[in-house]
Amino acid sequence: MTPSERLDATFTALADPTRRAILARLMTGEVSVMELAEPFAMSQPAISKHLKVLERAGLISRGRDAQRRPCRIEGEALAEVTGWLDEYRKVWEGNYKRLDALLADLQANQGKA
Amino acid sequence: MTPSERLDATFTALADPTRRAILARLMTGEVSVMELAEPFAMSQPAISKHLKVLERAGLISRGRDAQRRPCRIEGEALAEVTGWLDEYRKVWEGNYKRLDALLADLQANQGKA
DNA sequence: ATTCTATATAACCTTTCAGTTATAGAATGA
DNA sequence: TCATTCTATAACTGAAAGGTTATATAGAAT
Repeated sequence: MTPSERLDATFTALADPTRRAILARLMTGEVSVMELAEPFAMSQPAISKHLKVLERAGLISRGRDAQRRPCRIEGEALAEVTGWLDEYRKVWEGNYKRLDALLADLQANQGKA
Repeated sequence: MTPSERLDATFTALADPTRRAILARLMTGEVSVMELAEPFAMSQPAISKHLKVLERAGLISRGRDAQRRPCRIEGEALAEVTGWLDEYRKVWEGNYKRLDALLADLQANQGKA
């Protein structure tokens, strides 16, 4: 996967509320598929599909415990999107500061031009 | 829109390489629709649709300059997703540190158990 | 061996998405 | 007014997303 494809996969994975809820659940530690499916009004295969999307994005990984395939959160993918977002945040915060300075300037000189 | 719906909209908007490229272009300042469309092998209506998705997510806003509708980046939406991501990063970095400590501990006591 | 549990896969359906072309509308300029 | 430029909308298409049920597979337990 190219970096762009990785961002596609990660943002796509995060764009669904069920998948974000799954990640929230996994913050408490490893959870099996059945346990993950339980709180949702959704079939087990649906959850398995969501897990596949999350795994493809590198947001989770799976282990093996007898028949169970416990899921755990994987942070690298989040680090990548966070890095991407930081670029934009820098620019925006930069603009914000420039705007701030402009407004302060206007206020300081009000009526004088 | 609920907070969850806002996250849906923002992550969905960021999940497309064309839209990310548009945002990258907008980092240099305001750009009109035609100017935005130019580098892409894509029709103008396609770009207008992408802009609508970005606008709906609050990632850009539009102005008015004669017939032109210049786009500019809007940072609030990014701030929201960044905040969301930070929660997960905290947990992951926490796990990472715990794992680190565990490994250090194992190494310090190697062969002694 | 058989059966039970946990998970994955297949086949299908419906809705959404990303693109197209053609056209409409809004502001400018001759 | 009429033509030109910039942008938006409508109607369509093909592909992908998100769900379903039914079934297959892997491992455990009886």
